[in-house]
Amino acid sequence: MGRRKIEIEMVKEPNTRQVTFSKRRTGLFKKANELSILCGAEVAIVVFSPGSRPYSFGHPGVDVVAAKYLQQETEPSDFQENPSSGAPGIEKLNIELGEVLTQIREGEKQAETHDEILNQNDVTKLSELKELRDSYKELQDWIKLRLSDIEISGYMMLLAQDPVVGIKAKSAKRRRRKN
Amino acid sequence: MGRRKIEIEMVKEPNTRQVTFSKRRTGLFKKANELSILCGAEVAIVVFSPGSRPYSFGHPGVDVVAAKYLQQETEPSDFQENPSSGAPGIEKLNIELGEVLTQIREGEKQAETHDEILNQNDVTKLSELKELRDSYKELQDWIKLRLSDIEISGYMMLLAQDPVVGIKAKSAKRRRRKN
DNA sequence: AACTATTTATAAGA
DNA sequence: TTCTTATAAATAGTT
Repeated sequence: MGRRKIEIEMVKEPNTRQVTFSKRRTGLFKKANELSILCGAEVAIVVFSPGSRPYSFGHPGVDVVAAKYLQQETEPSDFQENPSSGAPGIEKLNIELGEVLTQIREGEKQAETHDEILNQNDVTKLSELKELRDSYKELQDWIKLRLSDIEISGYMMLLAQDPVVGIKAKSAKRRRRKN
Repeated sequence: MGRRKIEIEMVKEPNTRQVTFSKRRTGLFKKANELSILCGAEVAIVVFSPGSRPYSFGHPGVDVVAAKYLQQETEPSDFQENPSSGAPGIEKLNIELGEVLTQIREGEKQAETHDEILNQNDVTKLSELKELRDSYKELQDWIKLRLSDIEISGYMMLLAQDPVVGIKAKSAKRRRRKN
C-alpha cells in the first residue's frame, strides 16, 4: 500500500521498523474502532511494540472485553448435558473428534518452538507448504460432501467446537432452525 | 474502500452488518498478523460479534499477551531480537489456509439447520460417521507428518488461529487427555 | 511530519 | 453465499 510492495517479514532497519510500527498500529486501532462502530462489536486489542511498550484499544474497554473473554473461558459449558442431537453414539464420535482436534492444537504449540528453523527454510519449501494446504483443502471438501450425504449436523459443529465455545453452547441449545 | 464511501456508523441492515463484520474482522486480523511479523510486536485481539460470538487473534498467543498486559510489570525487556516467522510467501499461504478454516466454519453453520434431520437418522448412519471420523484422523496424521518434515511453525498456528479463541480451554471437560 | 505513488481493503454488485 | 470489480483507504518510500 505504499510506493512499493513489501514482503511480510521482519523489517530489518530499526528506524524503519519503528516508523512502520507506529503507522500500522495507528491503522490497526482505527480499523478496530470502525469495526466496533459499524457492527456494534466489542473489541479489545493489546500491542507490545518492538521495545515492549504497551498500547491498547478497547470498545467499550479493554478490561470489559477481556473480562468477558476470560469469563467465557472459565464458564462451564452447558452443552454437555444436552441430549440434543440424539443420534445414537454420536456423542462418542464427537469426543473422539475432539481428541483429534486437541492433537492438532498440541502439534501447533510444539511447532511454535520451531520458529528459528522456519526462518532458515528457503523458498524451496513453499511447494511443500502448498501441497499441504491443497491436501487440507481437499479433505475439507470431502468432509463437506460426506456431511451433506449423511446429514449430520452436530458433527460438523463438533469439528470446530473445541476452539469456539460460543458456538458450542448456542448450537446445543437450539432446537429450531433459524433460517 | 469499496464501491462507495460509507459513514462510520452502525450498519442498519442486519445482513449487511454481518457481512461487513466478517470481512472487516478478517481484515483486522490480517493487519494484526502483519504488524506482529513486520515489527516483531506482540499482539492480542479479542472480538465479540454482534451476536456475541467470540473471535480472537494472538501472537504469540492471546493468553500470553493478555497476561503480560495485566501484569504490566516494568520488566527489563530484551525483546529486540524476536525472529518470529518471515519465510517469504508464507503469509499468502497462511491467509489461504485461513480461508479453508472459514469454509469449515461456514459448513458448520449450515449444518446447524439440519438438526431435525439429524434426529431422524438411524444407527445405520453411524458407520458413515465413523468413516468420516477416521478419514479426518488420517489427514491429521498426514498433516502432522508433513509438518515435522518441513518444520513450519506459524503455519499450524494459523490453522487454529481464527477460532482461536481457542485457547478457550474451557472445552476443558473433554479435551483433558494426556495423549 | 507531510506528501504521493501504489498497494491493499472492501462496499456493492453479479 | 462466493467471486468480481470499482473505489476508498492504508501506507512505503520520499521530501
